[in-house]
Amino acid sequence: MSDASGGEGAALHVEERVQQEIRDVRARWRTRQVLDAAVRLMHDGGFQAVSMQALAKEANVSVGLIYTYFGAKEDVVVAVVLDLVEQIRAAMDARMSDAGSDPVERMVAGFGAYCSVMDSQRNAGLLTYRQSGELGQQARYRLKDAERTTLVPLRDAAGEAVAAGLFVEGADIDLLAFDLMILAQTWALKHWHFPDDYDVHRYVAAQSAAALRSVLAPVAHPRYRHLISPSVPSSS
Amino acid sequence: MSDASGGEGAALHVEERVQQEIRDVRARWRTRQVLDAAVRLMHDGGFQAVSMQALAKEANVSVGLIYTYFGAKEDVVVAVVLDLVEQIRAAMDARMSDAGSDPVERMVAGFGAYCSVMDSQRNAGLLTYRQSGELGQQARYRLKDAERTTLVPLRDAAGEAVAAGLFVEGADIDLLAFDLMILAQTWALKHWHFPDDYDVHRYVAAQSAAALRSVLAPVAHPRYRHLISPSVPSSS
Amino acid sequence: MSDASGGEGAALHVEERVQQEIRDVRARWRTRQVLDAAVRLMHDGGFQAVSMQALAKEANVSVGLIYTYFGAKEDVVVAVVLDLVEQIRAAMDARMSDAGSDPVERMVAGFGAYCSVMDSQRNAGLLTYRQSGELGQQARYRLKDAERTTLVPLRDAAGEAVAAGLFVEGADIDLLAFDLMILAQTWALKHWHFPDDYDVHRYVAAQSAAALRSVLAPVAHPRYRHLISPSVPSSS
Amino acid sequence: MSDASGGEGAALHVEERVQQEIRDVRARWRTRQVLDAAVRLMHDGGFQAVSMQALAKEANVSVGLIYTYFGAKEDVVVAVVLDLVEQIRAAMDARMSDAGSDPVERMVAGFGAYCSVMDSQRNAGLLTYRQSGELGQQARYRLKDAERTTLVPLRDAAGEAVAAGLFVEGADIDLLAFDLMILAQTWALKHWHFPDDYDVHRYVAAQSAAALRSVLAPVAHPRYRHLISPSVPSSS
DNA sequence: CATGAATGAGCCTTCATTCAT
DNA sequence: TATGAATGAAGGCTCATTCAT
Repeated sequence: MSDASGGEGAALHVEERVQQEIRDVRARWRTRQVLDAAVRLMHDGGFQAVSMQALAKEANVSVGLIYTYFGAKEDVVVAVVLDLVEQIRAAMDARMSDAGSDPVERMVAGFGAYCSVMDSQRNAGLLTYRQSGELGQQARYRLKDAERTTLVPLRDAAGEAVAAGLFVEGADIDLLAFDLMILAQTWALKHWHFPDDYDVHRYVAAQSAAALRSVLAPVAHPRYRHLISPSVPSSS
Repeated sequence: MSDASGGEGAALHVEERVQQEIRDVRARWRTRQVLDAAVRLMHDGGFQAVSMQALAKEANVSVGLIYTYFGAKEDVVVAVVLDLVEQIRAAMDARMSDAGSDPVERMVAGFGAYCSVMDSQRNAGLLTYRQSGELGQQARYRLKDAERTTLVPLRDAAGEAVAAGLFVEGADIDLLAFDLMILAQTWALKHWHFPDDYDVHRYVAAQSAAALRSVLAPVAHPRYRHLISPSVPSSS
Repeated sequence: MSDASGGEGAALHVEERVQQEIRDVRARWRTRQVLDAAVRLMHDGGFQAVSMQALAKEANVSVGLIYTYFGAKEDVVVAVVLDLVEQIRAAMDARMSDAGSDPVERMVAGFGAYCSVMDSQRNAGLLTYRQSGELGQQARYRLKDAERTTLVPLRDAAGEAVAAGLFVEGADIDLLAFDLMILAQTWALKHWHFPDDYDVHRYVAAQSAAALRSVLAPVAHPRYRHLISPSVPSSS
Repeated sequence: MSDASGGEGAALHVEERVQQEIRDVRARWRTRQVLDAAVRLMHDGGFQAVSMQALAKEANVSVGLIYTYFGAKEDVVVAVVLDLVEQIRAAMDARMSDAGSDPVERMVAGFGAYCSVMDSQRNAGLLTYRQSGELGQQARYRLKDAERTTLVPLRDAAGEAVAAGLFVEGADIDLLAFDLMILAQTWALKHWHFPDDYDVHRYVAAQSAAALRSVLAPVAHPRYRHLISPSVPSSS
């Protein structure tokens, strides 16, 4: 475009790309700073209990900067939830791959991963439930769509199990996947219902066993005894 | 002001009692006015989206009056939730009595009742989830206690079922009752996950069947075929 | 409406009316408080230079109260201008009546009244010019309409003068009325163009004379010599 | 970087001058860029409605650069107005020269030029009125001085007309020039008072005629019939 | 010269709560 | 009891200005 020598043009081009990259990195860093601060502050009280001023302070940035990276408070909420969903998706992917090819094992691994993330990100988990009402229609739709994507891996595994004849005929795999998702999210919301020594692992084991007993074909029972029999102790 | 005459002492006494009764009735009436208005307004946006001014207007009372009957906004939230819990308790009582003496039937009836109330009181139902974070510790404990009471009828019925040998050995009835409660509440929160033609009755049938298949002893299966077989249609 | 004795009903009715009247009086008092404070503060700097906090302080009321009587900041601006227009209208009415039936005298009296109000309400006068751009379309239309009403008395008097054959044939009375309005408003905005000893009366005399010389029919000149001849001193 | 060679001293000197010139040109170009953008953005809403960020974007420069060429936002406003005044002065100069030596013709030409510029630069014209209040004392004085300079050509022409015996004795030429200036500015501010088909040319003709009728000596009437008689149509 | 990320004071507005009537 | 005018702290958001690169 300029009549400068090729070398210079290329140099400029490179510099521009570098600048762009720097901007990108910084943007990601800032975004994470804010998101992490948000999760930390949401510990007690929903998001509307967190003022942008407080968020800025916790994130060690100025109020104005948050508005540079997120357009409005609502967008921060949405970003937090989408971030959580992404973590869930990643954790499920990883653990389900590790679980090998057995669809039932994979499904249980996915559920376990879901619960683990919810356990470590309780604050963020609450958001999905608490804030949805305060958001605009659009934001609500985005969150719903995101939630739906966390359903897919579980349903897929369940579908494979059905195809492999491991589930009883007529098992409602959509409902199964839905219930598993709900129960995973529930851990973050309602763990106080359980005794203090009840941890997420016992929860996963107990819920997995209950769910499998509901859908596992009789012939498959022996094969998954380790998943359904480990006597889940009464909680109280 | 009154034309009371003679037997002044007695008359006054009577009048006092009458006055007292009037006060009580009025208080209940006012309380209900406010509570109903609150539920109506909470329809879109959590409770913090409803100002006391708006609440007063919707309830056709003055702002000050709300503060006479409820000490603070928080107390209104608590009252709304407690009111919902009371409705749930009443509905479960009624439907479980109607269901006769069979513990399994009673449990399913209780679950159905829970879901029905949540279906008709979606707004209030959301409150339990949405607002809990914004309340003080004390209020939170009161709500948790209240929620726990809705668990009792389900667990009792489940306990009877175990005693009657209707459930598989080692069935975790605490977890069962917990899950039923969660799934009932879930209907209010997440019904948008289901197709439009999916109503609360299908939901109750499908979830009941899934739950029973998980815990019902093999010998009891034939007896409750109507509850577990009604082909639960795939949702979507 | 109630079955109480007529006396009581009437008493209540009266009390209600009294309450209503008290409210009205208070509202007017508050409104004036705020309006006056607004005019005072607008002295230097347009309206957007006045914060609602500062306005509240100057008016000795709370910020919230302003929002009770005016819905938004914009409404305060509009009210200030409408108030000014009302004062202009009233002053013109009064002075034009006093001026008798001669249309030319009436027109000049109206112009003088307009200038007098603008002189005593310079701050408010500036508003019309300064703020219009910051307002919403609707508000802008309301202000324009209001301004147009101040034109009417001048044009009417001019019309009568034409009918009485006092003006030259083909005099553009619309333009005349417009120019008089503009020049009246101009006094508030641009009086700094004139020497310090130039006051509003000299301004009125000079502008009236100039305007009349432009439109007065030759035959009418002698009759209005006192209005057109008083040697308008050069404003160095 | 440069391939300059030999005569190093001289070359550098030349280069320096060239550099300086480049800097100047760039500075003027940048300044104009910003000023034009400012006028464009001020179209709706005063200047305070335009943020420096928006201005930078519209001008295709960075925010910082604006602060390099103008010290503060206020200075941009001042520059815009001074720029407008300069345009007015230039247009008046040009058109008054074209008008020949007749002082009356020159005055009317000057007024027409003033109006034309105000017509094409309505946005900037509003600034003079709208923003003055928001500026510091100093800036205000600078603007007032600038405005006064636009008065001079009109007053000079009027003075010549008096000297030539074209105006009635005792005509207040200061007031005449003042009124012409005001009425020219008024076109930008209040043209909405006129019918849609009323354009700036009709406005100039009508106002010129009215003004001349006020000051023209009877003997001069025939000579300027084309300026005062062209029946000014009633506007409405 | 030029950039634009970053700052933070300050703005308009809302709303829980009080209190004189 | 009941009212609703009044308060004022606090919240979300903007934008003039600075400064490291």
